[in-house]
Amino acid sequence: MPWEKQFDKQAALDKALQAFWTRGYEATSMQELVDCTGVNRGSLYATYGDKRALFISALHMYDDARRRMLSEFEARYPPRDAIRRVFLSFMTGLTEDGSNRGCFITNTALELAAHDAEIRDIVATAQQDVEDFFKRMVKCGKAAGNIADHVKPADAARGLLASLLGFVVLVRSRPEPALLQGVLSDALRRLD
Amino acid sequence: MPWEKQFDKQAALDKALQAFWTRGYEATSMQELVDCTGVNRGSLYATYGDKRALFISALHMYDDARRRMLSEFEARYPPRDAIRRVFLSFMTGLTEDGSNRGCFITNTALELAAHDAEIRDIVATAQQDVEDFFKRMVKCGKAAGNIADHVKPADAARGLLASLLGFVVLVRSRPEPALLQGVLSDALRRLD
DNA sequence: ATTTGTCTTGAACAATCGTTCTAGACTCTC
DNA sequence: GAGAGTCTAGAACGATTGTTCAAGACAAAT
Repeated sequence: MPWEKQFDKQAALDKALQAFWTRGYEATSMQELVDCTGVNRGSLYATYGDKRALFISALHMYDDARRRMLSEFEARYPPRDAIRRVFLSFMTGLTEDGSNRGCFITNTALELAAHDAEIRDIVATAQQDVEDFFKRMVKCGKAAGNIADHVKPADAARGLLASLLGFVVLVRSRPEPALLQGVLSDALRRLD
Repeated sequence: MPWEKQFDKQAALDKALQAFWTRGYEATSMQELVDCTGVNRGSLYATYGDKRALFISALHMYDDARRRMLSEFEARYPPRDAIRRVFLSFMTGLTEDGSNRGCFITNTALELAAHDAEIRDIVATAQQDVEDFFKRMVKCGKAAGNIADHVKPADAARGLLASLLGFVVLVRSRPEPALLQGVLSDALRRLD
């Protein structure tokens, strides 16, 4: 029974995730992944498979974190605040180190979803999941009384999803705080 | 004064645009561009410069078409309808040949804008231009009486821009007509 | 008809791509 | 300590990347 793996699989995968998130799939070479993970070429292939498989693993890791985030927001905050915090969560990466990476899933949606069925499924499921989250929050907010009665949860949820996707596009391409704040305010105005 | 160019520069550039639009910058090789334009490697370089310069030329060509489209909508249609038609214009490529390419500028926003200042400027200007278009349309619609009085043009325009960007993300990643129609209806509900 | 100068052509460039393979290093079991 | 088996290390694979170059093809000017 010889020898465990010498590197932290999760930590290495997270490093790879950061690289893919920052530069995208095509623009990130295996050499860069070897460098940034600190894991040798052979070990990378032995552990995760080829580049595409490594990317999908990273995408799943990101998606799991997203799922946990939504659960936490749903449990901790009143519905309207939970919705607002989802938007804000994509702005935090903005000030951390100056790099504007936006949402990894949305970046992937535009780069790969159109040509890769498996990736499209992951992206679509994540988007649907966010939409469902919004729908639950709107319903819940209406019950609590701080979201207007005339708002239809299903319609508002779809609209909020689109606003969120547009928001993360702007985070990556035009990260001006005033613009992002304006978009967020207008998106939430839907609930009044 | 010897010899004009033997191929149609505009036609070749349009072919290149289609390729970049479909697959993105990194995933489109010079070999593919040679094949799909029908123009020889050397001529491609002599005419447009390197790959990045060719891409930027294609981006400008697309951006000019977008600008003409907005002008036409602004001249021909009542404001609310003009706004709606901007959204719909990104759905047409959907049914034409089944390929869902979305918006070339938005695809580029996520792939390259974060790491290339010149491209970021083109993208940002285009986004600003659409926002300004929306603002004019909202103002105009309020004056005409078919957009509600309480709507603030600047805020609504930013919100519409985000909704549009989200819309085109969905066109490329989850092109279900019902979903897109729902997003569009909800975006326009802002104006009631 | 020769010259002139741009255009086209396709081979060729070095560099990098994703991937594989062969040694050697190491930890465990017997 | 010998053997077994998985891990690491880095060279090496052929293919493809973006780009350049030298030679030939062509239309206009002399």
